Amino acid sequence: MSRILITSALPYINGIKHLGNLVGSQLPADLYARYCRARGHEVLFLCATDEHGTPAELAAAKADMPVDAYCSQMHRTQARLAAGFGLSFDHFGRSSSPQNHRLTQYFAGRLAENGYISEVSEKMVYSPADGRFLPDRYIEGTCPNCGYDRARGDQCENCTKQLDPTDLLEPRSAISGATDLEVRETKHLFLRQSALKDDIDSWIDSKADWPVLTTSIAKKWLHDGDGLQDRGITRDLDWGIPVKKGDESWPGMEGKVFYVWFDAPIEYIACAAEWAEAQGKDEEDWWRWWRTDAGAEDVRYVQFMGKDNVPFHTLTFPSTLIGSRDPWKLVDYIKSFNYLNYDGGQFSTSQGRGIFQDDALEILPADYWRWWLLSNAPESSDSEFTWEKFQTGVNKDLADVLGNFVSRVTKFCRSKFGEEVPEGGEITEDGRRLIGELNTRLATYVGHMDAIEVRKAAAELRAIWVAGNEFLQTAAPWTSFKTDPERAAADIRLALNLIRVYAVLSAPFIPGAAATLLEAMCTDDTGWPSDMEAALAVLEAGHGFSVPDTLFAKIGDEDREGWEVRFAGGRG
RNA sequence: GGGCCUGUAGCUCAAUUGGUUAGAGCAGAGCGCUCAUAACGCUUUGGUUGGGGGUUCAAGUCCCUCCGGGCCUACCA
Repeated sequence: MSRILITSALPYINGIKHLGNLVGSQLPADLYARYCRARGHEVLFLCATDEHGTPAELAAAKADMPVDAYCSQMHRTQARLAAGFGLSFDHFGRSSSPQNHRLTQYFAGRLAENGYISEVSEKMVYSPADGRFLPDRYIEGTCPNCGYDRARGDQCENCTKQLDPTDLLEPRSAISGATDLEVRETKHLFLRQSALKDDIDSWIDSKADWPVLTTSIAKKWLHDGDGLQDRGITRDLDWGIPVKKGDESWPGMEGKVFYVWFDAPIEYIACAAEWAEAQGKDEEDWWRWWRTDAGAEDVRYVQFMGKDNVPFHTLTFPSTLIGSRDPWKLVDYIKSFNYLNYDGGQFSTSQGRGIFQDDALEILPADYWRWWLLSNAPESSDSEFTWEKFQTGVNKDLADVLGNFVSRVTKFCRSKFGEEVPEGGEITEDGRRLIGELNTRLATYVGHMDAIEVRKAAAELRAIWVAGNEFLQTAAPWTSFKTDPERAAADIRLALNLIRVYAVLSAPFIPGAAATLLEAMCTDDTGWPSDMEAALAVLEAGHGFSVPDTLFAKIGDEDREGWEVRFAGGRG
């Protein structure tokens, strides 16, 4: 048994997330967390909402709410939806927590003490009408290159030319439309990543087992052009963590806050502190997960995220931790994902395009979504959701292969032997063959799960389900029952036990159905099988069970067509 | 412009990192079974691995080139 720290990328607070967000971080993280717990490891699985920054302010303004109240409300909504999808966080925290305020200010102070913070004066665009400095992308104007009149201050979407906000002709605020923009001088703190480049570089080089997607993005930023650049970590905003040097004020930085990408990863640590407090534990209880001088040297830390988050997790956050010169635990493995597209285009929160978490749970149980999304996770490249693929995938895998297996075994037993595990006979030759195959497949499944190869693990689990149907077909207890009932009893005893084993092996993917199966088999034995013959003898002759209701109802063509129409347009 | 990823059966993906005859699922065809959610099992059709060139005893895999798709490029997160 070992100790495994798992974090999922933090969902941003400005609305309900879509399925693309879910499959890229929280869902695979939950799969791995559930698997690790099932294998008997000690797991701390953390996630939180990422609440600071301009988009949160704008979303709150749109909802006509104070930003802190908006964030509290949206946090509760996201927590409810996460629970609905069965995400088994040990704690679902908030980047706006007091713990994160303290830690973020602490890290800034340590980095300053160690010479990794510089102060830089910049000229930024200020909008008197909005009463705020405007980020580049919130300034619109006419592109000097192509004449497009809705070019953004960072880039023209029409001709893709990269711009400086001062390049724009007739610039205006994208928030209010105000045109009385001025350029003002403002001072900001920069994290001196350039001074930590060699540390980061050799650390990345030591991670030969990481996915190419992860290391290639990191190396690109490390080596491209002039190498790793310093990064601004403060902003002229109201909503955020006030800039402080530990407990002390920071002269010249009054009224400024830390940039979200500085405080958000620190919330991974602060979230452990929130967890400890919520559990009535002490500082040492979470330090043993995060401080290598307090027990975390034997922790394996795994992060899950979409590819857009990789630079911050491979460069900025490690720079923060290393630059503190404290013994904080660094990540051991980063699992990154590509994007899930929706029916020929991207999921989009801002355009309301695709399927959102609340809608998804309204039309189908979480297991349907979990299974399809995980078994089609965008690991090697972007993947695509279509209703037709979703329908056939779910119907074949869950209803036909797994659900129908459970149904045929339990109903056959009930009609021939009654609702208890039948006695008599010895394991048959067909049974021996099944046990042999399952031992092989279990080893493959475990290998893929350990390596966090999500799609391959799902394919192997499906093959394990198929093996049950093959066994029934060859053993044909409905035939042997007529001439050799003891043989039929032995085969059905094995098949009933197989249902329990399926529940245990499948639980990380489909926890709801797994719980239903265990309940139907009247057992709470969730022991991970090490030897299949032993695992398939847990339910002994005479053990009662019940025939469960249809495990997975099929998605009909009418359902699919209705959803296709309903989710075709944006939802505003 | 620069960089990274990607292109394999009608569709979605594998292929132990250069090693026998490129494999699965879905879809299609045929057969079998009748316990079961019209479910299950078996067999089977289907490939010049995007095009071209090169290295090698051997290339889906390495190199060059062309074509297509995606992502990133530092103030959206």
